[in-house]
Formats: sequence, C-alpha cells, structure tokens
Amino acid sequence: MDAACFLEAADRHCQQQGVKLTSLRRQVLELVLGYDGVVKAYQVLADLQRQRGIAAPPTVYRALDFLVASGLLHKVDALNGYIVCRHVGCSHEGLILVCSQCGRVQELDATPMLALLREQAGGEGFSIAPQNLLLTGHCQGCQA
Amino acid sequence: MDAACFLEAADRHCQQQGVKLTSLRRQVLELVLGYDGVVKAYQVLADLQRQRGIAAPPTVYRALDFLVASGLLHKVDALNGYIVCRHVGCSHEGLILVCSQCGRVQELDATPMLALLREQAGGEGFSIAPQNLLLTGHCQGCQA
DNA sequence: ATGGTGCTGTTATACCGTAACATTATTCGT
DNA sequence: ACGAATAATGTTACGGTATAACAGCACCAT
Repeated sequence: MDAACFLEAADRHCQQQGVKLTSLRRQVLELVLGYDGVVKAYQVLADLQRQRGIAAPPTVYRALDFLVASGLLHKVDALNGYIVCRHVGCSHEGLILVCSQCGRVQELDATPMLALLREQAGGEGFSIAPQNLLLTGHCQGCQA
Repeated sequence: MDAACFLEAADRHCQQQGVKLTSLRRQVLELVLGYDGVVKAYQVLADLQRQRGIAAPPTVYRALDFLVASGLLHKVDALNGYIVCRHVGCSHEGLILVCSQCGRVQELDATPMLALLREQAGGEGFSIAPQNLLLTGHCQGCQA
C-alpha cells in the first residue's frame, strides 16, 4: 500500500471513528509514512520544522499520540519509536517482530492471541491494557 | 522468596554463568529487591547516592544492564523500568504482567501463548527467539 | 454574540540514557 | 612476584525523550 492510498484509508478510518484527522495530524502521518520502518518523534519533529519553519515537541507528540490512539500508528516502546499500522480497520493491536540481525520490522495481528491472554489474565483479576507486543527473532532472510 | 535468599541464588547463578556479581552490582540488585515491583533507574540512583554519598547515572545503568544481561532482572520498556526476574535458573519463558499504576508484578504461564505465537510468526517466515513477554495493564486492586 | 469544546502554539522543564575519557581493580602469562 | 592486558568503576558532560502548564484560536451549538 503506498502513502497516498494509506492516507486516503486513514481519512476514511477517522471519519468512521468520528475523530478528526486535521491537517497537522495528516502532515505528521505523511512524514511517518515517508520512512521505511521505525521513526523517532524527534525525526518527525525535525521534518516538521523543515516544512513549517517552527515546531515544538508537544506539537509532534500530540499528533503522534492521536495517531496511535486512533490506530493508525503503533508505538514501539523498546525502540522509543513509531511504526505505521499495517492493519488499519482490522486490529488495533500489533505483534511487531523485529529481526535482531537486519533490524527489519514485520507486523502481525495480535488480536486472537491477546484475546486468549485477556481471558487467562482476567481470571487472575488482571486487565491487560491495549498494547502491541515487540518480539525479537530472525526474519526469513536472516535464518542462514 | 525473600531478598537474602534471592541474593544467594543470584550469587550461585552468576558463578555458574562465569560472570561476576561484584559488590556494586550486588548492591544495585539489593536496592531493586527492596521495591515491590517496577523500579526506575533514577530511583535506584537516588538510593545509591543515599548509601554511598555520590553516584552518577552511568554507574547505575551499567549495573542494571549487567543484571538484565545475566537474567536477574527484566527491563520493562513500556514503563522505563526494571523488575526482578522470578525464574532465575529456570530456562522457561515467562509471561509477566505489570500493573502500570502500582507497579506490582504477576506472572502467568506463557507456554500456550508462545506456542500460538510461534506458529503465527513461523507462517510468515519469522522465528521468534526465546524471551520473556511483558504486558502492562491494571491489577485487581487498581481497577477503579 | 456567547460560551463550550477541542486543537494548536509556546515556554519551560523534567526525565531517561549514553559517549568519552580517567582511574582503579583484577586476571593472567611469565 | 611482576608487569601487561583486561574488566570494572568513577567522572564529566551532553544528547535524546517526553510532558506540564498556560495561552490563543477555531469551530460549533445555542
């Protein structure tokens, strides 16, 4: 899916959810889409500053928080970064696989697994927050 | 398992692994054990400063990194914190539930989940390395 | 127009983590 | 035991990450 197509899908998605993909948020999303994998907030901030002359951290963090909350991006805690969600519309919880050799990132739908987990954890009185899981391993190309 | 007992087990564990649990590292581990759940690096740093008069961030980060690398602690990325590993010596993979409100920790058996997960990731050509799974949420006491 | 709500701008600051180099302790070959 | 190599720790300084708090603006419904 290319960027233009994704942005269009994002527009539809936000409209459906009743939230507003404002021009700032759209611009931030576009900047994230410009990268291949994990993006840092301050990279986006720098890009934003290049495009509009001035921008402060809260501006970009608020936009990123919105995009995560609405399911268009995932936060990758272990890397202090963000990735585009490749399952907009079907799942808001990702299973993010990071190849520890080449650093490439894949995303799976973690919903079925987390559903089972929630059931099990619920039995112990623990309620699991929405989140995505980051796992390390080796991708197909790196399993020499 | 109480702190004294854990420290003894940690000594044995490090000896077996051929790594050194120096007095600084042991002191840091002891400080982490003094807390109930998740501990932040700067909390430990403050404690360390109280005990030895002076200490700088690298001192505590290096000790924490060592303790994580040797399997005595786990890092909780989502909370920028650390918890004690309750399965030192067992090679089995844990599923650790961390309450993001009170910081307390619970554990579940991760085996069925990880099997499902490996199957799913394997279908995409990704082989998941052995690791602990950390999830955040709210424990029974902290659910309003 | 008025007030409420949500979004953005702005300043300032707190928190998290590491680079780089100096110094001390420990290990190891001889 | 000695000195060289290695590992651990001390120290300074800095860079990256993230949020609080308040101000202004835009939009919509009354």
